[in-house]
Amino acid sequence: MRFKPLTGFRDFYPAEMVIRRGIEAAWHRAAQNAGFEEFDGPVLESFELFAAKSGEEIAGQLYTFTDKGDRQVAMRPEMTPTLARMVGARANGLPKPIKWYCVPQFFRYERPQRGRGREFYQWNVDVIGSADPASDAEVISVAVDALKALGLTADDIVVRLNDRRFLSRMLKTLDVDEATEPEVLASIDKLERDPAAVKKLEERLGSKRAEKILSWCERFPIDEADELKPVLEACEDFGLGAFVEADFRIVRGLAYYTGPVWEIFDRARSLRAIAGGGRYDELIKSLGGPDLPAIGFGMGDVVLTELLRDKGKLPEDPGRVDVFVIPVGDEMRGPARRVITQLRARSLRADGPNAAIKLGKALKLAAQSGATRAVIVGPDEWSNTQVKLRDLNSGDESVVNVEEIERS
RNA sequence: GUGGGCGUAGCUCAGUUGGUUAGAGCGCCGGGUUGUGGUCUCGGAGGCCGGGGGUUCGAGUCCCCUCGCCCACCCCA
Repeated sequence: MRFKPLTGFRDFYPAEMVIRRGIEAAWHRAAQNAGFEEFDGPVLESFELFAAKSGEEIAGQLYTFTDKGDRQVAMRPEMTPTLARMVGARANGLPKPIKWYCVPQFFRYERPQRGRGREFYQWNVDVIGSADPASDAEVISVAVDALKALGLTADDIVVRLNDRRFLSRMLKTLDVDEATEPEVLASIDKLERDPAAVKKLEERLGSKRAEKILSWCERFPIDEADELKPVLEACEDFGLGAFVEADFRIVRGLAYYTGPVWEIFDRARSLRAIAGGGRYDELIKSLGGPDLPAIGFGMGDVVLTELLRDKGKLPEDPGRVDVFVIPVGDEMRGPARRVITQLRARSLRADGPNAAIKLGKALKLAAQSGATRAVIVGPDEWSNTQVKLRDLNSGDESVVNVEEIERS
């Protein structure tokens, strides 16, 4: 074959599509269960919309081109600017808090590796217009709900929670000034991956202060963390006690977070973060929207699929059809088509061979189709306007009217 | 952008010190006679051995270049 998908882009054959849809179904269900409404926006936006928020580094990872109207456009790499734009346009008319979610496809020109391509689907859940810590906990619970629905437990995953205000305040107690704070935060963020991060902290702050920070990372100073308490409390109420752990190493980039921040990891830490989010009270205004507090998270399909595969918990194939309808002899092919039509009209997934084949062969196809039952349309039964219903697992057969065939 | 690993059938891989017509398993297609499948059995299709150049009587195998893929770093909205 001459053509392959572009680097970092994926073909979804039916087997992969089953997985993706299974994950997406869990996302939709969890969000809707918590009263979130689905929205979406354009895949293509003006380049400036994204450039405004992001630095140069990020602009370099944008898929951009000039369209035929000479406009600089970009494929969306994230949802927040679009969300801010949409909320901004109707802010006065929307009841608060705004609880919205979406499952958009994103595009980022990056070097592909395990858990990361150049295109992916990401579940985004946001609450706009609530400053209450209960809302922070609620979005965490929505994220965990979806993962639980996919079969993951507190033995598999952990929500690591921190707070940007707490981080800043603790660093101030060490006399870390505002200018050096970003650097220090970046080092804390890297402590787990980069052995050099410790050294960097020591060089920047001296071994005494660095040690203090490392001790907080080792054992979270929960007694001093007033900023986190309301969120942790609400998490308990949402039944997240086994999932959530305060963790001083969670920083979440350097961007725009203003309060609680959190990431979900697999307990074994064999993968990058499954999800991440936090509070960003200033961002919407800075993007030209209304001055509303906001929180949200993103959960991508790529890492999650890897984890589910590792755990043997990939969504199961529901099969192509419910029943497979088989004519016995050529003269029964017409009646078989009518049976199929009746079944489909009643929303049973039904299929049959559109070819003259023998019964044995047709049953082989039935087994392959994923159907749990076969309907055999033979002259003997059809003369009484009946058919034979065969359970393909047990082999049990019974003669029934077509109307009696139910969804199993 | 930096570093490492790997390219043989749709998939997972074998292929001897360089030696005839490049193999296996799975998958796919077809047979194994009458209205009963999955197992089994027999057969079949499917390869520019990633591409180009070189060494050699002879290259999947050795050398060089190139392309592609994977992994880690960077970054992670």
